[in-house]
Amino acid sequence: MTRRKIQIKKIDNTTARQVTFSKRRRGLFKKAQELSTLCDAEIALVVFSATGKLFEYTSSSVQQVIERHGLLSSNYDQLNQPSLELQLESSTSAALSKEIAESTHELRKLMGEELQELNMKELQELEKLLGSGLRRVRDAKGEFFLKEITSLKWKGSQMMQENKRLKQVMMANRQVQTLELEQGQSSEPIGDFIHSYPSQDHDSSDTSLKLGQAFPNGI
Amino acid sequence: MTRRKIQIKKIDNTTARQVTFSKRRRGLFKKAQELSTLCDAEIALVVFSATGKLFEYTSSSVQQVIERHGLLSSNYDQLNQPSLELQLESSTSAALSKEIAESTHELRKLMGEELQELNMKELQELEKLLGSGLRRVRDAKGEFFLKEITSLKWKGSQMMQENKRLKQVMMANRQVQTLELEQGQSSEPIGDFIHSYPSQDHDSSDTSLKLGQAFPNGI
DNA sequence: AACTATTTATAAGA
DNA sequence: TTCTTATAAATAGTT
Repeated sequence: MTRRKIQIKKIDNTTARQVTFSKRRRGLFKKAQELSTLCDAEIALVVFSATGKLFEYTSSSVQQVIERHGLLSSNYDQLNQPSLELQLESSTSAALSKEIAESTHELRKLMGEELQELNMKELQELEKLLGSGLRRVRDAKGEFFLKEITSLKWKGSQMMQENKRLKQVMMANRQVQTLELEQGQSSEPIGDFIHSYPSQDHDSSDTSLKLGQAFPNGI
Repeated sequence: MTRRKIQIKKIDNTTARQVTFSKRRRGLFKKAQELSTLCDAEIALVVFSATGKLFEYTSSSVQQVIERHGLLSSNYDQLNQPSLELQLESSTSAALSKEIAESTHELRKLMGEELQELNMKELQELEKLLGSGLRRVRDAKGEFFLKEITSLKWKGSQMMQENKRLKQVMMANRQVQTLELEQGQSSEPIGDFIHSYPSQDHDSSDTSLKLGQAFPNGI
């Protein structure tokens, strides 16, 4: 807004749009960093250009998190570069350009959803920490995993019970066998096979925990 | 800046800092929205004040995601309000204020980490979609859940095998029993009990899948 | 919350 | 891209 005032609507001319994007992006990031410094605010700013290039700013404490993860930060710079494909975009065929544009669009959509999920989770976390009762918003991905885990645990306890029943039947069989063959001792203890498989108690989740401790790192 | 140029460092005076925060925050959000509109860029901007209040801007396509989730968006406005605790902060005791401040600080740290996780995931997603080979960065949370699921599946298959062994021993017992009592027929079919539990095949994961289909919604 | 003197940001042009 | 510059916009200090 200087040699003339402009309307805030999409700039038609591609070149002019890219120039404006560069200038204004720099201005925006500068303002973000100033606000963060002046007012001790936590800021995260993510910008995708129309060509799918990523730019981001996060205030200091967030950057410290990056630095703490040495391994991550080493990949960070590389990742922050545009992909080779994007760097070469101007020299590719129209078909490939179109393909890349579609990928980019798909990606931006995906990220929008991810960002939204994150925001919801953050709000949920905020409410939890500050003691408010609003917890209805769910993290869809977390819910999916939890469902899977719950389902697997349920299946596990079912099998545990089946094992228990099988062993009871086996014990009964042995007793019947013993009775039929030797005519006596209904209270006789069990045998080698049973000793190699500890008996189950009523709390299947507790048993599941023990199994978990036996394999703390999964696979 | 205007009546005078200022240094970009934290403003000491609390009141002045809050006023500046308000003014500059508005300016920053306006600039973000202008950049998004003018240059067709995707923008996500999240700002936390020093008191833990949340402000955010996300460009149009992201907002569409919000609106698509009708249930989420209805809670959204409520969640976007500061917590009752924060609204009342000025009238609370010094001790409670301190407690809230600590919660807020903890939260902001947490969110910094979450934001970083998200950024890493986004970058990973970007690289995946555009075909680059950089996939070393992992989503810690997703990995945790996957580990849990893998571990549970492993435990499940272990129990499945135990069941199988138990049944084999039972069948053997029955055959021994039958032989001892009646002296014959080793190929006799099994019985009521076995029929109520389908026999296991070698592919325990396949069996696990069947169980999953029996309880598609978990609990 | 409003005002306004200045500083900053930036659109158009080179 | 980068620089220049005329002008619009943002905002620090004040009321």
